[in-house]
Amino acid sequence: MDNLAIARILGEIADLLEIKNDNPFKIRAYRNGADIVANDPHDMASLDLKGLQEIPGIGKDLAARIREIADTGDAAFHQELLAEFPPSILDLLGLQGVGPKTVARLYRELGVKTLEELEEAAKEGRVRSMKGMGPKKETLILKAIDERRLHGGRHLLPDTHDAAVAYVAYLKAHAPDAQIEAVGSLRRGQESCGDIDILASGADAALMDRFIEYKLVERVLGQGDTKSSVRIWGGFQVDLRIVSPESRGAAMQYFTGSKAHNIVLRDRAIGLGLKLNEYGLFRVDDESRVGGASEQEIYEALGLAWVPPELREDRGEMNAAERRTLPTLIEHRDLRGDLHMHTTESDGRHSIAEMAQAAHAAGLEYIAITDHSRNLAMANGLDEARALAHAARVRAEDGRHGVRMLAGIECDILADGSMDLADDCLAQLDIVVASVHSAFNQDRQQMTERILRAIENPNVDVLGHPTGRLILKRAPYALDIEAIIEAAARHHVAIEINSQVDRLDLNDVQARLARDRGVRLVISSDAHSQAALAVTRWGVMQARRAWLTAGDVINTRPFDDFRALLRRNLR
DNA sequence: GCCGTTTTCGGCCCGACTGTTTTCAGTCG
Repeated sequence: MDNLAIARILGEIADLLEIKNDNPFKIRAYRNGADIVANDPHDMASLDLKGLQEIPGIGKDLAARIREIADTGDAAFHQELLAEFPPSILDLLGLQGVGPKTVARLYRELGVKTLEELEEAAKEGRVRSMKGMGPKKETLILKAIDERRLHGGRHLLPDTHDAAVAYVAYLKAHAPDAQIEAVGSLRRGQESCGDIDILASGADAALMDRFIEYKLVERVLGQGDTKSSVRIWGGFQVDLRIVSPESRGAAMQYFTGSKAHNIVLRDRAIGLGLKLNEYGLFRVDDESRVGGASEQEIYEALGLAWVPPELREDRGEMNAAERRTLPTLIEHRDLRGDLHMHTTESDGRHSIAEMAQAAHAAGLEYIAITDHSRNLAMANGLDEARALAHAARVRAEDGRHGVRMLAGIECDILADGSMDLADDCLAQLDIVVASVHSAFNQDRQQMTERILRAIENPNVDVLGHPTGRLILKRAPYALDIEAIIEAAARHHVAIEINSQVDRLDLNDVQARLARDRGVRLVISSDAHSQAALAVTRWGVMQARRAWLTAGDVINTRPFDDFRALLRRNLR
């Protein structure tokens, strides 16, 4: 059982307890436990009861449940709950406007167990027969079911960003004096976002009318003086909150989240005799205002350094903010090189010279050309002869376009862990990025040993997109990432944060673990065209979420320094 | 269910909006 499988069961227990109307704090404990397990880079199944209980948020009972799930594949408690409710009703929970209370009543009073049965009941007007339900609620449920089928919910960070930027620009045009910006998970740089949160201060209520008139609005979900929600084309839900300027910082803090970060922050406020909400920070005794116009004001009043949004996940940032030891996070302009890109020689759209020119225009000092190797036939991968000839052409272009160039390859790690190209070929190149592009379905042990073998090959300098996940599309392959990270550290293999918008691989938690274990990281575009070089901004965002400084990422170094740090050049 | 030099018991974050209601429960973020 891997962490995600364990987390899924804990999360289902939380959902089922919620439908059962159980103790809300018990529900929170399970939900919190699921989050912890899902995000912890360590393999939970390998920890004993004592080790599990050392994790904050995991107590005696949750530790026992986790062990039970790891040992037997499930928890008896989970099975007991499932005996009370059919598992299919969990699908209903995700519907807009349908919560646990409604799900429980739909099941008890109407016998509704599935989306299809709910749709039928709503169409036949049976839902309105329930107390507190009416025709409007039925219509809303039917729309929610349609939208679920259409959109599925979440979006990639860059797509969310683009939609938000356009919406904010539209609002600013109608309220030029107001402060308007996107907050929420987008501001934290989370890899996928469920919705867009926009905050406006210094705007009058008329902005709400402009908000719902936006050309892409498909449906108004709710409208009030200070808060409105719409669904726009593309399946995004967008919320606008309007606050007064004196509350701007408090609202930014509040709506940027994360929820976990905010709970800890509020708890801290309570401990100081203060109350924090989206309007400001107040004394509990006389309700006087302590602050709220800026985020800095709030964090300082709570004895904390201002926390960059990317770190607000309750992963140790409070402690570091209190001790004033928050890292100076890497910024996009810190990148001097890009070490993973393709040309027309394999599946790229532009030539060596064109990629070099675009890199120079983007302000880079050096790049590596890393086309695919033979095994990736559909990408016209290179065999040894073509790889060496290609390398000669790269070296001939070196320095002619304003950037230094390394002749490299993205070499497939074959199913048995051997490299796709012969060692004497790889040894003649300047840099080798090793990646898995095939046999994704190997079991955990096979896949781990396969990648470990690649790391042990002295010609491998960088491990490319290490987990193979595609965000919102494909789960990472089964893999002991901790073992991979430790081996990479031991063998001085750098690990990539691949900036492709649907990869961002390593993810934030894994990249942080890698840094902690002494691995050198690189941030690369994996660009297949000139324009795609720009995606490194998302890789940098992920690196910031991993607490990385410029010093942790070796392609921030000047060319000669960087080159000396490549494994093949280490003495 | 978790947590704790104020506590091993009694806490646990907070407010807006909707639909169906005459004061509120449910949902959401």
